[in-house]
Amino acid sequence: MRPKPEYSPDVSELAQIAKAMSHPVRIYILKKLSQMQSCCYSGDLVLEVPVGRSALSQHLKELKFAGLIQGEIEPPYIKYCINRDNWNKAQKAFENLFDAPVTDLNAISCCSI
Amino acid sequence: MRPKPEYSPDVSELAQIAKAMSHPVRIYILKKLSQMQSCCYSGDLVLEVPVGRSALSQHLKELKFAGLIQGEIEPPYIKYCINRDNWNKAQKAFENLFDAPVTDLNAISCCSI
DNA sequence: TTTGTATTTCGCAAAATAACGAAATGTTTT
DNA sequence: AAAACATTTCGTTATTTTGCGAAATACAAA
Repeated sequence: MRPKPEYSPDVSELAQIAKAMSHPVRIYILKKLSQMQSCCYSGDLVLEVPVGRSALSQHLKELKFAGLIQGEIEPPYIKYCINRDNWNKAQKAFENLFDAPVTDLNAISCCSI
Repeated sequence: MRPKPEYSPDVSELAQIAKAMSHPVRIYILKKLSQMQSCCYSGDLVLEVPVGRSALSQHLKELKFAGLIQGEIEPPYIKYCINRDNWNKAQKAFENLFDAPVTDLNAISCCSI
């Protein structure tokens, strides 16, 4: 049996966020919502995106599940907004990946050159 | 037939990058490689990750296809490194999403409150 | 040339994702 | 209460993803 290392929490978390962002419809939604002070209705979104209402609903559900957006009932509509707290956390998670300081310490044990 | 809007290139691009990053093994690899000046062997990586060699190879292939890493033959090994050019582009793409200025212009036509 | 080492590709099975239309839910208006 | 509207859930189908072990490939050493 292979050792089976586990993923560290930050690795899993970032992968999960990336997964939520891994579809053009969902990126479109995030882009749109993040650029607006206020929020957006599913019925408006469906006109701008090449999927039907039920598929759009699924995408919204996924984004909600990932914590990146939140929906509030505003009869007779449902209003979707960026979840700013988690949005900022997601931003930091990516920054942490991309801005990580380059260290050569591990290179000794694992790398060539 | 519904109008079928297309995705703008930047939306598709970002979704594709996110997709390449949507698995913990691939995040692990990117994290590791990005923190090292030099590179890493598949054979070293396989010890740190809970998948077999063939699955790891697939993940590396996906990251390579997405342009985030590159492999160079260094007999008898293959050495993987971050593709710094595309890595920086990916970083900018995320920054562009997360740092987008909030504008209320569209809000008038699409939003409540 | 044969053997050994490192890695990838192939063939397959299981699971997850994506999309659709129909039906269901919940709310408001008539 | 019934009709209308916005949205979600359900049931289904097609496609993609993930992972494995076995086989193939590529190269170096013996």
